[in-house]
Amino acid sequence: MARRFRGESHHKVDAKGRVSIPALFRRVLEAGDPDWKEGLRPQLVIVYGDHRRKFLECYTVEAIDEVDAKIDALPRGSQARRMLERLIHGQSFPTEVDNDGRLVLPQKLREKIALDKEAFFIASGDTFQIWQPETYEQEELSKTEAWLDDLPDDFDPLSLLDGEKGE
Amino acid sequence: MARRFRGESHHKVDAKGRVSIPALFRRVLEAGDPDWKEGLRPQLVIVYGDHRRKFLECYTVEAIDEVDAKIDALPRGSQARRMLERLIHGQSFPTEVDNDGRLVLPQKLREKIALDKEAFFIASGDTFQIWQPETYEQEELSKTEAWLDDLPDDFDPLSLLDGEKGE
DNA sequence: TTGATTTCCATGATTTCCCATGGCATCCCT
DNA sequence: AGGGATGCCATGGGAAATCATGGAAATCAA
Repeated sequence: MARRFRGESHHKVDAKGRVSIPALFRRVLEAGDPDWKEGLRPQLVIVYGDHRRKFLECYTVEAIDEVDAKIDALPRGSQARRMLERLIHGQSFPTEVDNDGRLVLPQKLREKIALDKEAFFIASGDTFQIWQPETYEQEELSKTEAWLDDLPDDFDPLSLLDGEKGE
Repeated sequence: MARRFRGESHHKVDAKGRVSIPALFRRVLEAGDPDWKEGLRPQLVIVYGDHRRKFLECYTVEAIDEVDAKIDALPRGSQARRMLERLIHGQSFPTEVDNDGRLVLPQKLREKIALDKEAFFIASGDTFQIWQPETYEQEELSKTEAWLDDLPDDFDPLSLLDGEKGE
């Protein structure tokens, strides 16, 4: 129920790298942390990935556990596994929501996505992403626009649900 | 679920071979040492392996116990067992985190991976690795790059996880 | 003794913790 | 329906604790 992130919003980032997490997202993080109880701080994992990734992806504990389990299932020593261990275990940052409902993004992460005074949050299934607002507009919105433009005016995106996979 | 190492970072190595361990890794080492209590020094095992291995792999007590148990389960006198005993029991170095959160790497280990003034730490499942920064970039990063470059531009490495649909 | 460890202390830079504010939205009472 | 009272939310600031690092003193080894 509270299991999926939904919505988008903008928040200030202060000099210490603190950002409020959208209140609704907090509820999902709490629900997605098996150890969380009222009064505790929900844990989460921020995956920042390699240099070409321009946003931070935030996982609930449950979501990252699922990913970890899948990595563990890959053959030890395989290229795919090594790759993923590097991306998911190495290029990530475990943290928690502070008592004021905020996240602290270390300098390194802020620099990586060129985050300055403002951050854009957007839900994405069982994770949510943090973008530098302009980057999001340029990279993502325009991509979506372009994609939609190629389709008939009356195209209903929901039709993708039935049958073949979109890319 | 056992606590996992996560993240990557660089640290100075001084003339005596002392290196700070990333604070988050320290927490995992503490949690992974059954005998550890507040005020004590978490134990760990550094496996350096044969000459072709260019990094040091660090195990929590629990993680190395697991490996040892598996080795013990192999037929006594088998080739596999002898090899593993040599690599894991022989070519390894048990040590502990000092009171300032540092590790002391003996000359021999530093030389083995050509460690000089700086070390690169990266999490990898339930162990973490210590690299000489340049070696890491050349040996590992470039491999990753080459691999990613062979894939479609918009390829998401996470798709490797889904042989089937989980959840 | 001499070089190498190991222990202990020092310090600047973060990072964390705790408290404070103003803005909304909701609840509630009469 | 009016008008607090209440409570959550987003944000900011200062104090306190932690971290990474360097160096000196103490201990060891042979």
